[in-house]
Amino acid sequence: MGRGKIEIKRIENTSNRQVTYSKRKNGIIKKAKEITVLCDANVSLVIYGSSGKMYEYCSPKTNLIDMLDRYQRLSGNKLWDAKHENLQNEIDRIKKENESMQIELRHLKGEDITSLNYEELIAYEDALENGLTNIREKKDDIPKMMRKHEQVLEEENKHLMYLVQQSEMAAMGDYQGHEPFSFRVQPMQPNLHERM
Amino acid sequence: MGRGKIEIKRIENTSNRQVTYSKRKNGIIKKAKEITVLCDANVSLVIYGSSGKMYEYCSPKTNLIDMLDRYQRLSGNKLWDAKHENLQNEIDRIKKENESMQIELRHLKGEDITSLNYEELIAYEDALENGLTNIREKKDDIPKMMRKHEQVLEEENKHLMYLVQQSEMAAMGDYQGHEPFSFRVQPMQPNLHERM
DNA sequence: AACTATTTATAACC
DNA sequence: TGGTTATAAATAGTT
Repeated sequence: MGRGKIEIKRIENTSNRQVTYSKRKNGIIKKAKEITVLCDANVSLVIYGSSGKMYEYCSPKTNLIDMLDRYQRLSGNKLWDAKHENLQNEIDRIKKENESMQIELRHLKGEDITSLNYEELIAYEDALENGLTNIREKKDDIPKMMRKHEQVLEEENKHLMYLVQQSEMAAMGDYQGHEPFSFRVQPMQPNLHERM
Repeated sequence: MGRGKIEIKRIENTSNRQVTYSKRKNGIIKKAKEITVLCDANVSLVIYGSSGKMYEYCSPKTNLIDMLDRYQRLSGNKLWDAKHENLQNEIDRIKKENESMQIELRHLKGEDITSLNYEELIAYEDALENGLTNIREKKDDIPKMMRKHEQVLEEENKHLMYLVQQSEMAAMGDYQGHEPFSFRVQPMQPNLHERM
């Protein structure tokens, strides 16, 4: 498409070749961008010429890595090597671990238990009973501790009130008319409710 | 370039979009091939549309891996490492998930519960009670089912013994000297113990 | 999938 | 390189 028709074969004149390369490269990149927008396709395009300079285009939604990942999956060609296989293996291993924990959690919650045999059911029962015992023990501890804490606070309060009264009496002469100080020193349990 | 000018924006009509995709994809691939021949450039082109089908073109002299290698060297973008990082991130994510499940499992077993507050303890208690109820229900079902199974087997056995006796009596004339056939037809419950 | 009126890309030239 | 223009190619809308 130009002033004259050309055969599709290597352009021998170097500078002509360079010019054509530059122009056509831009053309391809433009087309690539257009098809991504028009057809929401994904395109990854890497071009380099004899100059060594390289141009890359990749559709906005993805990136080269995702494109190539997809390429690997669809084509079966392996692009990444053993290093990544190792990582992938680790992921698989952890995912399996994950899954078995998920199953155990579900079992402990009494879900999906139709496949369990008698021994397994007994084991879960024991585990649950055990857990329940421990949890209840801890739970019952809390009111006791709170009571203790309360007592300590009450003691402290009494002591503080006493001190306040003392100082009020001592100050009786120079300053009067305020409310009893003890009114402001209310017992407080800051943040205690938050841990309950 | 066609009967009418079009804006470069997503073609909303699905079948139009498909057709345009197909035509333009071929166009781009053609152009890619041309530039490699005309300018002896190297092109890697991966393209896929919403259909999921993928087309790949790579200039003859090279292959995708070499292209990418070169890409990494020239652009400084490290695909391998980026991929590596992605995998590592995924590993980290799954490990975190893993850890939280481990904690939950430990909590359900009544371990490491000192940091739990009252509400959390109650929630676990409820979950455990619930699980226990479900497990026990299931557990209690099993003896009933076994009993049923046993009954069926016993019935079957009786019937089989009867049949055997019948055939023995019929054969009494032509063949003697073997042990009573009933001896070999013992009641069996294959594999039942395995599910117990 | 084929056709064709147009638009677009670009070869040759400056 | 960068711009212009005549022409080849690509393709949007249609059948």
